[in-house]
Amino acid sequence: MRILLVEDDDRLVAALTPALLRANIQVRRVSTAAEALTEHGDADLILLDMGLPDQDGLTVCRQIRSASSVPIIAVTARREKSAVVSALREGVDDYVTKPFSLAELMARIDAVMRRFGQQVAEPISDVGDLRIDLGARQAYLAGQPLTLTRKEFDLLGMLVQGNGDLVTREVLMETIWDTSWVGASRTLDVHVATLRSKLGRPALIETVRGVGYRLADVTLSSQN
Amino acid sequence: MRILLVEDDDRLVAALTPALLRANIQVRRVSTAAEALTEHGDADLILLDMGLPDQDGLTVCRQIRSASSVPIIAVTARREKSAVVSALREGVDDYVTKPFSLAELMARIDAVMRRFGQQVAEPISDVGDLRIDLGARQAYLAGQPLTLTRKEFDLLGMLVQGNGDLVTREVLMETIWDTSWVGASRTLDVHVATLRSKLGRPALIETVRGVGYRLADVTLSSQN
DNA sequence: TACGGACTTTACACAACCTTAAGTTGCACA
DNA sequence: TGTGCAACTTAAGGTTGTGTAAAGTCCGTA
Repeated sequence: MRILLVEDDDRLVAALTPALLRANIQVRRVSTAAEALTEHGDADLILLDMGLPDQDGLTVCRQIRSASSVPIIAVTARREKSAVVSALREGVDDYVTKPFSLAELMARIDAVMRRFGQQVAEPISDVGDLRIDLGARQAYLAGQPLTLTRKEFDLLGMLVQGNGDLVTREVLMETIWDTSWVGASRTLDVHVATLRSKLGRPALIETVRGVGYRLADVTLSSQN
Repeated sequence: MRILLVEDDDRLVAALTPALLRANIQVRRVSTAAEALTEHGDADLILLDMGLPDQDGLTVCRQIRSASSVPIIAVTARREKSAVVSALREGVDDYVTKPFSLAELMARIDAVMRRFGQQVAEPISDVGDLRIDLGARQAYLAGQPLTLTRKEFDLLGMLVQGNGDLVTREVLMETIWDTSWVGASRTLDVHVATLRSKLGRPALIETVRGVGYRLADVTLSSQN
């Protein structure tokens, strides 16, 4: 699948691109609204920065919509809540607010593509009687929906995507907290603790001392 | 697979190269940023020292990224935590902090290459009824998961990667303990002992008196 | 402006882990 | 078959990492 990245912030683009490529998504990047309007032809999804220097995001949005129904995810600065409402009116399908985590963006891309009948990746994972819907950012325990906060879900999502493999504290800090300051605070531990208690089955998240965490190998232990 | 080593420290290169070659990885080494930019053409992965004398690591990184999406692992000194964050933004896929163990580096190379859909080596090794999953940092004995500590798993991992070949005490001390002070303490012996007892089959780890250890050739002995 | 929820920080206890030390065993060579 | 050296064993500290409660901060909402 192909994404058109309309974004003038080089650093953001640089942060996003590898992750998208990794998810088997082709990326074409343009920095201006003018280019966006001519280049969106063969994209499956557009990630559109609403704060472009050369033109108002809403206008760009409207113009794209008049030519095509390609899904659009808007990227907005924290303040512009009102802009988001207008954007949704103009046919934007979803939006993310800066700063956002990679996990969040991927989840939203997944969700939007699913809505449009395409699929980026298998969005639902089951681990024992725990079901995680990465697209909807919703987890279920024995059929009952869980109310997880953003960080809690990010954390669970990372562990689920790790698929039983170890996920290091370092990686978790980098992807969820955007910092490599590991060991300086107990933040991660605290979130692991709350997540464990919400999941009801603390042993599901295994601690690998000095390294990180991983989901317990339920398939094995449950069969014995 | 081919790795471009961009590193000016001869001793580090000398320490790394044999291990990489052993893992069936071709190594090309350059010492300057300038060379890195012209030579990265056919590399499958770049190991990039961020503290090169001739140019800022971040800049090099950005320049490589602008030309190619080849995976990059940054090598940084302990202090430069903030540089790491910037580096990740510039599209670095992972990083290691000096000093690092060989085991750590190999794990990260594996992880990155796996993310990019390539595989360095089969991450799961079987030795008799012992299964070692280097990615998950998990070992199984007759299907049952073992709980190994960090040093124990590092040790087992080194021996497994040695593939039945002798692994010297010196190499073990250097890669797992980051010291070449061999013979000064019995630490290694103690860990070998606990590992042997956890593995249940002490003879699996053979002592080569005065030199080191190696995994017993189970394929032979188990068939008799 | 006050409230509430999400998130982070702090401080401390505890458990896991690692290392050291010292005595014992066992191999290799004369 | 004794001697010396290397490796093994065991248990006792010492160190480090993690869990957790509680207080604090931030931010959005009413």
